Amino acid sequence: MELQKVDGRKARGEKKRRAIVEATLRVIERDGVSGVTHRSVAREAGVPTTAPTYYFATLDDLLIATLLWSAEAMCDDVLKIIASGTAREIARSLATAVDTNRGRTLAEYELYLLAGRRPELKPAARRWLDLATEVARPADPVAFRAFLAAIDGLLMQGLIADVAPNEDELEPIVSFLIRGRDESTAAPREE
Amino acid sequence: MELQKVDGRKARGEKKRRAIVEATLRVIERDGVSGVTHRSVAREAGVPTTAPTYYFATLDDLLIATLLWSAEAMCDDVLKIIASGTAREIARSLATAVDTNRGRTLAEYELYLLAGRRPELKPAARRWLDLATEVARPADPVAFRAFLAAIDGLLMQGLIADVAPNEDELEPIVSFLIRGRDESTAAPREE
DNA sequence: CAACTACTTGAACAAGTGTTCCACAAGTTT
DNA sequence: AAACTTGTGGAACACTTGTTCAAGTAGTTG
Repeated sequence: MELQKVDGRKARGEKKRRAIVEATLRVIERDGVSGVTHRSVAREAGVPTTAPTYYFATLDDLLIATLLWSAEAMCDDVLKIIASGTAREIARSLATAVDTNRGRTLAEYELYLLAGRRPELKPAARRWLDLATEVARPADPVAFRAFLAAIDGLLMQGLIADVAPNEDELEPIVSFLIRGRDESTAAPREE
Repeated sequence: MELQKVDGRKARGEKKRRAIVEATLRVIERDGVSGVTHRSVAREAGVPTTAPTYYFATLDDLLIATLLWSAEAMCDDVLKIIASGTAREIARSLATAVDTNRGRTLAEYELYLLAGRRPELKPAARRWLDLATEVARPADPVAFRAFLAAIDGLLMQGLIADVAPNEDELEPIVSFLIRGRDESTAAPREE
């Protein structure tokens, strides 16, 4: 049981595997899921055409691995903001998501839609919702669900706007949505 | 200027053109945008492979035509409900959209995402939002934008839920969202 | 009937696809 | 050093793709 000494080949293999996944995510951000092919990914990652096939049995597996990994990474970012953020902080994050991180946000919603057709992706797509609900322990579950739904809507609508909405534009909307949140938790229960 | 007599050939042509568009929409509902090829559409429509190419210069044109047409059709349905519906009616429509009309709703959101990458589709994707705002003449624009955003979010999240949310589950959320609407318009301004 | 236009359709092409195969290099163990 | 496992990567295969082409039919007009 020597946990110290790992096979150098496997170590490099895992590294390359991750590099391929990261390259795939970049391709998705740039060209969408439909732009993902063994060859486009290999080119992006700077590896031979057969490398993706070696590490992932099928193209679908590569896609799924990428989206699971992407969702995981996204979760952390989102949660911090939602759980403890003020309306302005949330609005700023949303504005960034549809502007600077536009490609990434688009990719994220391609996951949603893909999950709509592939049940095995559903848990990953739903993860941030479940976590958010768990972390926030909302006093008013109905208002909180409305809030979470509106976040998705604001992001999607921000993606198809002629000019992406900015922080100042989003702030009042976010304020409206979390209106009930802090009021209701004025006397927080410690259980 | 004989507007009466139309070329019988052109008439049939237009009919076939529309049949191809409808077949394309069915393919999107079933297999997603990525499932759309000249051949799959032709098979679905029961026409030879070259028919789609004859009527649409390129596959992209076919896709765009289909999505424009789909968005148009969707608009009418949605508007009636939003503008004059009660919370329960809206909740019922949403529940239907993620259950019975699941495929159609998925297709609609693929338009959204496609519009995110193809500016020429943005107006079509945004159409229902603009129309809804115009028709509703909301007293509280902020609350209304939150409401519209939440609709998108509820639909998308409904698509990735393990079991699609039903009418009763959605009703309180919709109620929460339109809470301010009717109160604010108690004294409607006629200008 | 002849000229013209609009539509029809099968064959074919080049390009790109996912995937397999296999000879080989490199690292690990005995 | 021999046997093994793991990773590498070029060549190739069968297949699907978007699109073109040319020969054809049918409807319209003069």
